[in-house]
Amino acid sequence: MKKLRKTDIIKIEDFLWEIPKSFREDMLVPARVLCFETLLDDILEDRSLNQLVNVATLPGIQKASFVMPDVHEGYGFPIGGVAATKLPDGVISPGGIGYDINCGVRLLTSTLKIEQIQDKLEELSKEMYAQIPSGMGKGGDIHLSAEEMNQVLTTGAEWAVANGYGVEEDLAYIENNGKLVEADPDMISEMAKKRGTSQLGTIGSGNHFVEVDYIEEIYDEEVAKAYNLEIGQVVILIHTGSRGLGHQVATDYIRLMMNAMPKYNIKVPDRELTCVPLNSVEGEQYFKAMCAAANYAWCNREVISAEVRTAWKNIFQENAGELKLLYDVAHNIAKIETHTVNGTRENLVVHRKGATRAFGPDFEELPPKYKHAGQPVIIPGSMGTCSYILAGTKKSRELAFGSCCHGAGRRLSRTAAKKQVNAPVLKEKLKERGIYIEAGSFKGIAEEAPIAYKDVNLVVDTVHASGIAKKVAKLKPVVVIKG
DNA sequence: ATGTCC
Repeated sequence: MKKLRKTDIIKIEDFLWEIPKSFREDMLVPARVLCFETLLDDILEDRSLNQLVNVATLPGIQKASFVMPDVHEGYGFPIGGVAATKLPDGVISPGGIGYDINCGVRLLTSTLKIEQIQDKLEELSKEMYAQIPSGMGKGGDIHLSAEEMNQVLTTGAEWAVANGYGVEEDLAYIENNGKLVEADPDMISEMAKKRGTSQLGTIGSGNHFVEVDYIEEIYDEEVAKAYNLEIGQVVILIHTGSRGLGHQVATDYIRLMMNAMPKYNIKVPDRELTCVPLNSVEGEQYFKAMCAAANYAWCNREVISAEVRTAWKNIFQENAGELKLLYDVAHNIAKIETHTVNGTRENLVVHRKGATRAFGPDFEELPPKYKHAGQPVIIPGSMGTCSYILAGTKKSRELAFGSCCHGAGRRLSRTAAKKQVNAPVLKEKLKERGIYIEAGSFKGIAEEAPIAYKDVNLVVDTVHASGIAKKVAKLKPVVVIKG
Protein backbone atom coordinates (compact mmCIF):
# COMPACT_ATOMS: atom_id res chain seq x y z
CA MET A 1 0.00 0.00 0.00
CA LYS A 2 1.23 3.49 -0.97
CA LYS A 3 2.76 5.28 2.01
CA LEU A 4 1.13 8.57 2.90
CA ARG A 5 3.39 11.59 3.41
CA LYS A 6 2.73 15.15 4.45
CA THR A 7 3.48 16.29 0.89
CA ASP A 8 0.48 14.26 -0.32
CA ILE A 9 -1.78 16.51 1.71
CA ILE A 10 -3.01 19.84 0.36
CA LYS A 11 -3.77 22.71 2.74
CA ILE A 12 -7.18 24.21 1.95
CA GLU A 13 -7.53 26.44 5.00
CA ASP A 14 -5.64 26.78 8.29
CA PHE A 15 -7.88 24.10 9.75
CA LEU A 16 -8.67 21.94 6.68
CA TRP A 17 -6.46 19.56 4.68
CA GLU A 18 -7.20 17.35 1.71
CA ILE A 19 -5.78 14.16 0.24
CA PRO A 20 -7.02 14.49 -3.36
CA LYS A 21 -8.88 11.74 -5.19
CA SER A 22 -5.85 11.41 -7.47
CA PHE A 23 -3.74 10.07 -4.56
CA ARG A 24 -4.96 6.54 -5.20
CA GLU A 25 -6.84 5.06 -8.15
CA ASP A 26 -9.55 3.42 -6.05
CA MET A 27 -10.63 6.60 -4.24
CA LEU A 28 -14.16 7.70 -5.17
CA VAL A 29 -13.98 11.00 -3.28
CA PRO A 30 -11.20 13.05 -1.63
CA ALA A 31 -10.22 12.49 2.02
CA ARG A 32 -10.37 15.53 4.31
CA VAL A 33 -8.69 16.20 7.63
CA LEU A 34 -9.94 18.90 9.94
CA CYS A 35 -7.06 20.03 12.17
CA PHE A 36 -4.49 22.73 12.87
CA GLU A 37 -1.04 22.04 11.42
CA THR A 38 0.38 21.45 14.91
CA LEU A 39 -1.85 18.37 15.23
CA LEU A 40 -1.06 17.01 11.76
CA ASP A 41 2.40 15.62 12.60
CA ASP A 42 0.96 13.51 15.43
CA ILE A 43 -1.82 12.30 13.13
CA LEU A 44 0.73 11.16 10.52
CA GLU A 45 2.43 8.97 13.14
CA ASP A 46 -0.16 6.18 12.90
CA ARG A 47 -2.18 4.62 10.08
CA SER A 48 -5.28 6.75 10.60
CA LEU A 49 -4.95 8.75 7.36
CA ASN A 50 -4.27 5.58 5.35
CA GLN A 51 -7.50 4.29 6.86
CA LEU A 52 -9.21 7.55 5.86
CA VAL A 53 -8.07 7.02 2.24
CA ASN A 54 -9.43 3.46 2.40
CA VAL A 55 -12.82 4.79 3.55
CA ALA A 56 -12.91 7.08 0.49
CA THR A 57 -13.24 3.93 -1.68
CA LEU A 58 -16.51 2.68 -0.12
CA PRO A 59 -19.38 2.18 -2.59
CA GLY A 60 -21.78 5.13 -2.57
CA ILE A 61 -19.59 7.46 -0.49
CA GLN A 62 -20.47 11.15 -0.95
CA LYS A 63 -18.43 14.37 -0.96
CA ALA A 64 -15.40 13.17 1.05
CA SER A 65 -14.30 10.89 3.85
CA PHE A 66 -13.63 13.07 6.91
CA VAL A 67 -11.66 12.98 10.10
CA MET A 68 -11.87 15.36 13.03
CA PRO A 69 -8.78 16.68 14.90
CA ASP A 70 -9.07 13.98 17.57
CA VAL A 71 -8.52 11.25 14.96
CA HIS A 72 -6.56 8.08 15.66
CA GLU A 73 -6.28 4.56 14.32
CA GLY A 74 -9.26 2.25 14.74
CA TYR A 75 -10.75 -1.02 13.48
CA GLY A 76 -10.85 -0.43 9.70
CA PHE A 77 -12.11 3.13 9.93
CA PRO A 78 -10.20 5.78 11.87
CA ILE A 79 -11.74 6.86 15.18
CA GLY A 80 -12.81 10.48 14.78
CA GLY A 81 -14.17 9.71 11.31
CA VAL A 82 -17.31 10.61 9.37
CA ALA A 83 -18.43 8.90 6.16
CA ALA A 84 -21.77 9.25 4.38
CA THR A 85 -23.03 6.91 1.67
CA LYS A 86 -25.98 7.61 -0.61
CA LEU A 87 -29.20 5.58 -0.40
CA PRO A 88 -30.62 3.36 -1.73
CA ASP A 89 -27.42 1.62 -2.90
CA GLY A 90 -24.86 3.02 -0.45
CA VAL A 91 -23.19 0.66 2.00
CA ILE A 92 -23.28 0.37 5.76
CA SER A 93 -20.09 -0.84 7.46
CA PRO A 94 -19.88 -1.97 11.12
CA GLY A 95 -16.26 -0.75 11.18
CA GLY A 96 -17.60 2.77 10.57
CA ILE A 97 -19.56 2.60 13.80
CA GLY A 98 -17.19 0.66 16.00
CA TYR A 99 -17.41 -2.22 18.45
CA ASP A 100 -18.93 -0.05 21.18
CA ILE A 101 -22.21 0.80 19.46
CA ASN A 102 -23.60 4.12 20.75
CA CYS A 103 -20.69 4.80 22.99
CA GLY A 104 -21.64 8.32 23.97
CA VAL A 105 -21.65 10.97 26.62
CA ARG A 106 -24.22 12.85 28.66
CA LEU A 107 -23.98 15.76 31.02
CA LEU A 108 -26.08 16.38 34.13
CA THR A 109 -26.25 19.86 35.64
CA SER A 110 -26.52 20.38 39.40
CA THR A 111 -27.79 23.31 41.50
CA LEU A 112 -24.55 23.33 43.54
CA LYS A 113 -21.43 25.47 43.18
CA ILE A 114 -17.90 24.09 43.57
CA GLU A 115 -17.40 25.94 46.89
CA GLN A 116 -20.36 24.03 48.35
CA ILE A 117 -18.89 20.59 47.63
CA GLN A 118 -15.14 21.23 47.99
CA ASP A 119 -14.80 19.55 51.41
CA LYS A 120 -16.92 16.54 50.41
CA LEU A 121 -15.02 15.48 47.29
CA GLU A 122 -13.29 12.44 48.75
CA GLU A 123 -16.50 11.21 50.38
CA LEU A 124 -18.39 11.85 47.13
CA SER A 125 -15.85 9.91 45.06
CA LYS A 126 -16.16 6.87 47.35
CA GLU A 127 -19.97 6.99 47.38
CA MET A 128 -20.16 7.31 43.59
CA TYR A 129 -17.71 4.43 43.19
CA ALA A 130 -19.94 2.37 45.49
CA GLN A 131 -23.11 3.18 43.53
CA ILE A 132 -21.76 2.83 39.96
CA PRO A 133 -20.47 -0.62 38.99
CA SER A 134 -17.30 -0.28 36.90
CA GLY A 135 -14.60 -2.44 35.36
CA MET A 136 -14.19 -5.06 32.65
CA GLY A 137 -17.09 -7.50 32.48
CA LYS A 138 -18.72 -6.06 35.61
CA GLY A 139 -22.44 -6.52 36.11
CA GLY A 140 -24.92 -4.51 38.14
CA ASP A 141 -28.01 -5.14 40.29
CA ILE A 142 -30.49 -5.32 37.39
CA HIS A 143 -30.95 -8.74 35.81
CA LEU A 144 -33.19 -8.52 32.77
CA SER A 145 -35.65 -11.28 31.87
CA ALA A 146 -35.96 -12.11 28.15
CA GLU A 147 -39.09 -9.97 27.96
CA GLU A 148 -37.44 -7.04 29.75
CA MET A 149 -34.40 -7.28 27.46
CA ASN A 150 -36.64 -6.98 24.42
CA GLN A 151 -38.29 -3.92 25.94
CA VAL A 152 -34.91 -2.28 26.64
CA LEU A 153 -33.79 -2.97 23.07
CA THR A 154 -37.05 -1.60 21.66
CA THR A 155 -37.70 1.41 23.88
CA GLY A 156 -34.22 2.48 25.03
CA ALA A 157 -34.12 5.11 27.77
CA GLU A 158 -37.93 4.92 28.10
CA TRP A 159 -37.52 1.52 29.76
CA ALA A 160 -35.42 3.05 32.52
CA VAL A 161 -38.02 5.77 33.14
CA ALA A 162 -40.92 3.29 33.13
CA ASN A 163 -39.13 1.00 35.61
CA GLY A 164 -38.03 3.51 38.23
CA TYR A 165 -34.45 4.00 37.04
CA GLY A 166 -34.93 7.28 35.21
CA VAL A 167 -36.55 10.68 35.02
CA GLU A 168 -39.29 11.38 32.46
CA GLU A 169 -37.98 14.90 31.80
CA ASP A 170 -34.60 13.48 30.66
CA LEU A 171 -36.08 11.88 27.53
CA ALA A 172 -36.52 15.18 25.65
CA TYR A 173 -32.80 15.88 26.15
CA ILE A 174 -31.43 12.71 24.58
CA GLU A 175 -30.49 12.43 20.91
CA ASN A 176 -33.53 10.77 19.24
CA ASN A 177 -35.19 10.86 22.69
CA GLY A 178 -33.10 7.82 23.61
CA LYS A 179 -35.00 5.50 21.27
CA LEU A 180 -34.36 4.56 17.66
CA VAL A 181 -37.66 3.24 16.28
CA GLU A 182 -35.96 1.05 13.64
CA ALA A 183 -34.62 -1.22 16.42
CA ASP A 184 -35.57 -4.89 16.20
CA PRO A 185 -34.58 -7.17 19.12
CA ASP A 186 -35.02 -10.24 16.88
CA MET A 187 -31.91 -9.14 14.97
CA ILE A 188 -29.79 -9.50 18.13
CA SER A 189 -28.21 -12.88 18.85
CA GLU A 190 -28.92 -14.82 22.04
CA MET A 191 -25.22 -14.50 22.89
CA ALA A 192 -25.40 -10.70 22.68
CA LYS A 193 -28.54 -10.64 24.85
CA LYS A 194 -26.88 -12.94 27.36
CA ARG A 195 -23.87 -10.63 27.63
CA GLY A 196 -26.20 -7.68 28.19
CA THR A 197 -28.43 -9.33 30.82
CA SER A 198 -26.70 -7.88 33.88
CA GLN A 199 -24.74 -4.92 32.48
CA LEU A 200 -27.36 -2.17 32.55
CA GLY A 201 -26.16 0.60 34.85
CA THR A 202 -22.46 -0.25 34.51
CA ILE A 203 -19.73 1.85 32.87
CA GLY A 204 -17.20 -0.85 31.89
CA SER A 205 -13.52 -0.05 31.45
CA GLY A 206 -11.16 1.64 28.97
CA ASN A 207 -11.97 5.31 28.39
CA HIS A 208 -15.37 5.04 30.05
CA PHE A 209 -15.93 7.10 33.19
CA VAL A 210 -18.24 9.13 35.38
CA GLU A 211 -16.78 12.50 36.32
CA VAL A 212 -17.76 15.45 38.52
CA ASP A 213 -16.64 18.82 37.09
CA TYR A 214 -17.23 22.50 37.67
CA ILE A 215 -17.59 25.21 35.05
CA GLU A 216 -14.31 27.13 34.97
CA GLU A 217 -14.95 29.41 32.03
CA ILE A 218 -17.85 30.53 29.85
CA TYR A 219 -17.17 31.64 26.27
CA ASP A 220 -20.69 32.29 25.00
CA GLU A 221 -23.01 33.93 27.55
CA GLU A 222 -26.13 33.69 25.42
CA VAL A 223 -25.84 29.95 24.71
CA ALA A 224 -24.72 29.26 28.30
CA LYS A 225 -27.94 30.91 29.47
CA ALA A 226 -30.04 28.73 27.15
CA TYR A 227 -28.20 25.66 28.49
CA ASN A 228 -28.61 26.90 32.12
CA LEU A 229 -24.86 27.02 32.80
CA GLU A 230 -23.02 29.33 35.20
CA ILE A 231 -19.43 29.85 36.33
CA GLY A 232 -18.58 27.60 39.29
CA GLN A 233 -21.59 25.33 38.73
CA VAL A 234 -21.02 21.63 39.39
CA VAL A 235 -21.89 19.22 36.57
CA ILE A 236 -21.53 15.45 36.00
CA LEU A 237 -20.22 13.78 32.83
CA ILE A 238 -21.12 10.17 32.01
CA HIS A 239 -19.21 8.38 29.23
CA THR A 240 -20.08 4.78 28.32
CA GLY A 241 -21.85 2.67 25.70
CA SER A 242 -23.60 -0.62 25.00
CA ARG A 243 -21.04 -2.79 26.86
CA GLY A 244 -20.73 -6.49 26.01
CA LEU A 245 -24.04 -6.50 24.13
CA GLY A 246 -22.97 -3.94 21.53
CA HIS A 247 -19.58 -5.61 21.20
CA GLN A 248 -21.23 -8.94 20.45
CA VAL A 249 -23.55 -7.33 17.86
CA ALA A 250 -20.49 -5.88 16.08
CA THR A 251 -18.69 -9.25 16.23
CA ASP A 252 -21.74 -11.13 14.90
CA TYR A 253 -22.39 -8.79 11.98
CA ILE A 254 -18.77 -8.28 10.94
CA ARG A 255 -18.58 -12.06 10.53
CA LEU A 256 -21.90 -12.18 8.67
CA MET A 257 -20.94 -9.34 6.31
CA MET A 258 -17.55 -10.83 5.50
CA ASN A 259 -19.40 -13.86 4.18
CA ALA A 260 -22.12 -11.86 2.42
CA MET A 261 -19.92 -9.25 0.73
CA PRO A 262 -18.89 -11.30 -2.34
CA LYS A 263 -22.59 -11.67 -3.23
CA TYR A 264 -22.76 -7.90 -3.78
CA ASN A 265 -19.47 -7.71 -5.73
CA ILE A 266 -17.98 -5.32 -3.21
CA LYS A 267 -14.20 -5.15 -2.89
CA VAL A 268 -12.56 -3.19 -0.10
CA PRO A 269 -8.84 -2.40 0.38
CA ASP A 270 -8.91 -3.64 4.00
CA ARG A 271 -11.01 -6.57 5.21
CA GLU A 272 -11.89 -4.57 8.33
CA LEU A 273 -13.98 -2.28 6.07
CA THR A 274 -16.44 -5.10 5.40
CA CYS A 275 -19.79 -3.67 4.33
CA VAL A 276 -22.99 -4.42 2.42
CA PRO A 277 -25.61 -2.13 0.84
CA LEU A 278 -27.96 -0.83 3.54
CA ASN A 279 -30.92 -1.93 1.41
CA SER A 280 -29.71 -5.56 1.32
CA VAL A 281 -31.07 -8.25 3.66
CA GLU A 282 -27.85 -8.27 5.70
CA GLY A 283 -27.61 -4.46 5.67
CA GLU A 284 -31.11 -4.06 7.06
CA GLN A 285 -30.53 -6.76 9.67
CA TYR A 286 -27.39 -5.04 10.90
CA PHE A 287 -29.05 -1.62 10.93
CA LYS A 288 -31.97 -2.89 13.03
CA ALA A 289 -29.54 -4.66 15.40
CA MET A 290 -27.32 -1.57 15.64
CA CYS A 291 -30.38 0.57 16.52
CA ALA A 292 -31.36 -1.94 19.24
CA ALA A 293 -27.83 -1.89 20.69
CA ALA A 294 -27.94 1.93 20.59
CA ASN A 295 -31.16 1.82 22.59
CA TYR A 296 -29.46 -0.41 25.18
CA ALA A 297 -26.67 2.19 25.49
CA TRP A 298 -29.14 5.04 26.02
CA CYS A 299 -30.97 2.99 28.63
CA ASN A 300 -27.60 2.25 30.25
CA ARG A 301 -26.70 5.94 30.54
CA GLU A 302 -30.16 6.66 31.99
CA VAL A 303 -29.75 3.94 34.64
CA ILE A 304 -26.25 5.21 35.49
CA SER A 305 -27.77 8.68 35.93
CA ALA A 306 -30.13 7.17 38.52
CA GLU A 307 -27.09 5.75 40.36
CA VAL A 308 -25.42 9.17 40.25
CA ARG A 309 -28.60 10.80 41.57
CA THR A 310 -28.70 8.30 44.45
CA ALA A 311 -25.06 9.00 45.37
CA TRP A 312 -25.74 12.74 45.15
CA LYS A 313 -28.70 12.53 47.56
CA ASN A 314 -26.75 10.29 49.95
CA ILE A 315 -23.91 12.81 50.20
CA PHE A 316 -25.65 16.19 49.95
CA GLN A 317 -28.96 15.23 51.62
CA GLU A 318 -31.38 18.20 51.80
CA ASN A 319 -28.95 20.36 49.78
CA ALA A 320 -28.68 17.88 46.90
CA GLY A 321 -31.07 19.74 44.60
CA GLU A 322 -31.99 18.24 41.24
CA LEU A 323 -29.63 16.84 38.64
CA LYS A 324 -31.00 17.75 35.21
CA LEU A 325 -29.91 16.34 31.89
CA LEU A 326 -28.33 18.96 29.61
CA TYR A 327 -28.03 16.51 26.71
CA ASP A 328 -26.97 12.98 25.71
CA VAL A 329 -25.09 12.41 22.45
CA ALA A 330 -23.93 9.30 20.59
CA HIS A 331 -20.30 9.08 19.47
CA ASN A 332 -20.40 5.72 17.67
CA ILE A 333 -23.44 5.32 15.44
CA ALA A 334 -24.83 5.39 11.89
CA LYS A 335 -27.91 7.48 11.15
CA ILE A 336 -30.13 7.89 8.11
CA GLU A 337 -30.16 11.65 7.54
CA THR A 338 -30.95 14.11 4.77
CA HIS A 339 -28.12 16.41 3.68
CA THR A 340 -27.44 18.65 0.69
CA VAL A 341 -24.77 17.24 -1.62
CA ASN A 342 -23.82 19.30 -4.70
CA GLY A 343 -27.01 21.31 -4.31
CA THR A 344 -29.30 18.26 -4.11
CA ARG A 345 -31.07 16.92 -1.00
CA GLU A 346 -30.00 13.31 -0.54
CA ASN A 347 -30.85 10.52 1.91
CA LEU A 348 -27.59 9.30 3.36
CA VAL A 349 -26.24 6.76 5.83
CA VAL A 350 -24.00 8.94 7.99
CA HIS A 351 -21.40 6.87 9.86
CA ARG A 352 -19.97 8.66 12.88
CA LYS A 353 -17.20 6.76 14.66
CA GLY A 354 -15.73 8.78 17.46
CA ALA A 355 -17.59 11.77 16.12
CA THR A 356 -20.61 13.68 17.43
CA ARG A 357 -23.69 14.92 15.65
CA ALA A 358 -23.53 18.73 15.93
CA PHE A 359 -26.66 20.19 14.37
CA GLY A 360 -27.19 23.93 14.49
CA PRO A 361 -30.16 26.09 15.52
CA ASP A 362 -31.99 25.19 12.28
CA PHE A 363 -32.51 21.59 13.47
CA GLU A 364 -36.24 21.03 14.00
CA GLU A 365 -35.96 18.15 16.52
CA LEU A 366 -34.08 20.17 19.16
CA PRO A 367 -35.87 20.76 22.49
CA PRO A 368 -37.57 24.21 22.42
CA LYS A 369 -35.11 25.56 25.03
CA TYR A 370 -32.19 24.99 22.61
CA LYS A 371 -33.93 26.19 19.42
CA HIS A 372 -31.80 29.33 19.15
CA ALA A 373 -28.65 27.95 20.71
CA GLY A 374 -28.14 24.78 18.66
CA GLN A 375 -27.52 21.21 19.78
CA PRO A 376 -25.24 20.79 22.81
CA VAL A 377 -22.01 18.97 21.92
CA ILE A 378 -20.18 17.44 24.88
CA ILE A 379 -16.42 16.89 24.52
CA PRO A 380 -14.75 14.91 27.30
CA GLY A 381 -11.03 15.62 27.60
CA SER A 382 -8.49 13.20 29.01
CA MET A 383 -8.60 12.19 32.68
CA GLY A 384 -7.59 15.07 34.92
CA THR A 385 -7.31 17.75 32.21
CA CYS A 386 -10.52 19.50 31.16
CA SER A 387 -13.66 18.99 29.10
CA TYR A 388 -15.81 21.28 26.96
CA ILE A 389 -19.43 22.03 26.17
CA LEU A 390 -19.88 23.29 22.60
CA ALA A 391 -22.91 24.19 20.49
CA GLY A 392 -23.54 22.83 17.00
CA THR A 393 -23.77 25.26 14.08
CA LYS A 394 -25.29 25.50 10.62
CA LYS A 395 -21.78 25.27 9.19
CA SER A 396 -21.24 21.76 10.53
CA ARG A 397 -23.79 20.56 7.96
CA GLU A 398 -21.95 22.26 5.11
CA LEU A 399 -18.54 20.96 6.11
CA ALA A 400 -18.97 17.42 7.43
CA PHE A 401 -22.60 16.24 7.41
CA GLY A 402 -23.42 17.99 10.69
CA SER A 403 -20.57 16.45 12.70
CA CYS A 404 -17.93 17.48 15.20
CA CYS A 405 -15.09 15.92 17.20
CA HIS A 406 -15.83 13.69 20.21
CA GLY A 407 -12.90 14.05 22.62
CA ALA A 408 -9.18 14.61 22.99
CA GLY A 409 -8.15 11.61 20.88
CA ARG A 410 -5.43 9.11 21.72
CA ARG A 411 -1.83 9.79 20.74
CA LEU A 412 -0.21 6.82 22.52
CA SER A 413 -1.31 3.20 22.30
CA ARG A 414 -2.51 1.59 25.52
CA THR A 415 0.70 -0.46 25.63
CA ALA A 416 2.91 2.61 25.14
CA ALA A 417 1.01 4.51 27.84
CA LYS A 418 1.43 1.65 30.33
CA LYS A 419 5.20 1.68 29.74
CA GLN A 420 5.48 5.42 30.37
CA VAL A 421 3.09 5.96 33.27
CA ASN A 422 3.42 5.14 36.95
CA ALA A 423 -0.26 4.95 37.89
CA PRO A 424 -0.02 5.18 41.72
CA VAL A 425 2.17 8.29 41.38
CA LEU A 426 -0.23 9.82 38.85
CA LYS A 427 -3.19 9.17 41.18
CA GLU A 428 -1.37 10.91 44.07
CA LYS A 429 -0.34 13.86 41.87
CA LEU A 430 -3.90 14.39 40.71
CA LYS A 431 -5.12 14.23 44.32
CA GLU A 432 -2.64 16.99 45.24
CA ARG A 433 -4.29 19.07 42.49
CA GLY A 434 -7.72 18.39 44.03
CA ILE A 435 -8.81 15.62 41.64
CA TYR A 436 -10.05 12.44 43.32
CA ILE A 437 -9.87 9.27 41.23
CA GLU A 438 -11.54 5.99 42.16
CA ALA A 439 -10.62 3.21 39.74
CA GLY A 440 -10.82 -0.57 39.80
CA SER A 441 -7.27 -0.96 38.49
CA PHE A 442 -4.00 0.96 38.17
CA LYS A 443 -3.77 -0.48 34.64
CA GLY A 444 -6.85 1.55 33.67
CA ILE A 445 -5.36 4.74 35.14
CA ALA A 446 -2.07 4.25 33.25
CA GLU A 447 -3.81 3.64 29.92
CA GLU A 448 -5.94 6.74 30.35
CA ALA A 449 -3.19 9.07 31.60
CA PRO A 450 -3.25 12.60 30.11
CA ILE A 451 0.09 11.92 28.35
CA ALA A 452 -1.66 9.23 26.27
CA TYR A 453 -3.98 11.88 24.77
CA LYS A 454 -3.73 14.89 22.51
CA ASP A 455 -4.23 18.38 23.93
CA VAL A 456 -8.02 18.75 24.07
CA ASN A 457 -7.63 22.55 23.96
CA LEU A 458 -6.04 22.33 20.50
CA VAL A 459 -8.70 19.90 19.32
CA VAL A 460 -11.53 22.13 20.50
CA ASP A 461 -9.84 25.32 19.20
CA THR A 462 -9.68 23.68 15.77
CA VAL A 463 -13.39 22.90 15.60
CA HIS A 464 -14.22 26.36 16.99
CA ALA A 465 -12.01 28.06 14.37
CA SER A 466 -13.51 25.97 11.58
CA GLY A 467 -17.00 27.03 12.67
CA ILE A 468 -18.49 23.50 12.90
CA ALA A 469 -19.19 24.09 16.59
CA LYS A 470 -18.65 26.99 18.98
CA LYS A 471 -17.16 26.99 22.43
CA VAL A 472 -19.69 27.51 25.23
CA ALA A 473 -18.00 26.41 28.46
CA LYS A 474 -14.88 24.76 29.85
CA LEU A 475 -15.09 22.16 32.63
CA LYS A 476 -12.52 21.22 35.28
CA PRO A 477 -12.70 17.76 36.91
CA VAL A 478 -12.73 17.12 40.68
CA VAL A 479 -13.92 13.50 40.92
CA VAL A 480 -13.34 10.67 38.41
CA ILE A 481 -14.85 7.15 38.61
CA LYS A 482 -13.21 4.63 36.28
CA GLY A 483 -13.10 0.91 35.53
C1' DA B 1 -14.21 -0.82 23.25
C1' DT B 2 -14.51 -6.21 24.64
C1' DG B 3 -15.92 -12.59 29.40
C1' DT B 4 -8.35 -8.56 25.33
C1' DC B 5 -9.19 -16.03 20.62
C1' DC B 6 -15.26 -20.46 21.53
